[in-house]
Amino acid sequence: MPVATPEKIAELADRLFYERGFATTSFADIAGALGISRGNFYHHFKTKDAILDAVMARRLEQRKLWLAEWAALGPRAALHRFIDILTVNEAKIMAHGCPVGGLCQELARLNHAAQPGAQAIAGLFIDWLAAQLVLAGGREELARHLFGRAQGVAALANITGDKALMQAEVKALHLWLDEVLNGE
Amino acid sequence: MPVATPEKIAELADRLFYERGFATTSFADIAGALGISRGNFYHHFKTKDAILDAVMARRLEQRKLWLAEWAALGPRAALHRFIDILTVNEAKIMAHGCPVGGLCQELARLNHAAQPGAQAIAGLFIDWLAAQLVLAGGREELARHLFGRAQGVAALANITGDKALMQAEVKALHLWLDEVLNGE
DNA sequence: CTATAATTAGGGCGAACGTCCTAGTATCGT
DNA sequence: ACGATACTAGGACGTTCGCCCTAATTATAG
Repeated sequence: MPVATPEKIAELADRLFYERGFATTSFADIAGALGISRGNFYHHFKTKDAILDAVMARRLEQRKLWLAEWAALGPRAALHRFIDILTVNEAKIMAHGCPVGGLCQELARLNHAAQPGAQAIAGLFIDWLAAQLVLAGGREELARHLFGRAQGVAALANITGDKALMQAEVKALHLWLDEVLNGE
Repeated sequence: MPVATPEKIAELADRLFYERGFATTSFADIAGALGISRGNFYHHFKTKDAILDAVMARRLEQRKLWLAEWAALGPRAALHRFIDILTVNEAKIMAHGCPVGGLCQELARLNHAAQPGAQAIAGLFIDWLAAQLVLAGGREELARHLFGRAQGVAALANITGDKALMQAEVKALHLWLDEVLNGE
């Protein structure tokens, strides 16, 4: 008798949406992986879009926690810690890309109503980066650049599957950050 | 009586796969958009994967043509012209992302057999960039970095939908290229 | 202990999917 | 003119999709 709370369902859906994409993950996939029936599933989430909303809300809250933790390190270390998501999630990113950028891209292609929600998660990072940059004495406009660079490294890792390349790119990003923070 | 050559079909499938994704574009979508019947369709392509193969072969050849044209400008201008794909295809990239990176990511998520083919298109660009960089007096290792940067700009444009930001990022990439080519 | 609610399982709906097939209609070499 | 080949149309297949429903089972409250 498997326990299927909405949280458990959202947690698994989060993983599957990331690994296999939203459109190509079915009710049956999630229910099957959880060991519950589709009927049970339907009791907790009426529509697939409702699951997506729950997953996005979940991701948003999780990212907020991360950002708060990192901010406690002080702005400079926080910014470096952001870059290190790429290192920490190395294997996953090489296999499935960036969860934030990937969802944005997929929802854009689907013309999905939840697209703004996905963009909001990216916006959360960008705003946080801007705030940390200001605290660290840098220009806040660099936030979007830094975010884009990280997206690029993720894409590159996913495309080439080259671990050493990914590590080199991360290193280069750290160096770049130190440069712009130290003034030139 | 619509004319449906394999080339016409591949051309339209190319566009639809880019705009809406491979998995979420159906036989019926392509046939309907072309104004032909599914039976006719099947006569030219037995399976959906066969269409994907044709689309990827088409893209590969088209990109080879582009790269050859750009190479004729001389290495330095060629590298700048590569960066300007982002400008030339601005609207499309903001709406649907990078066709190369997007396909790679989708096929990776689907664990699709054609994944290496998509990666080969990216590899074509990277190898070409490496060759042009050497000709321009730069380090060939920068090729993958430059490609990744371009991927990042495309992702950023797709996520934020900010045209001015995209233009600024492109400008920054041009400046970076001039810097690394002029030595430091 | 019992009535009410929450949870579970699983069948079934209509639609759409990729694929296959057959039957007409051009096209073309001879 | 005719037989063969290419093309086109569209129906039908089995499956899976998201979604809905009912019937059991479990938990909860009075």
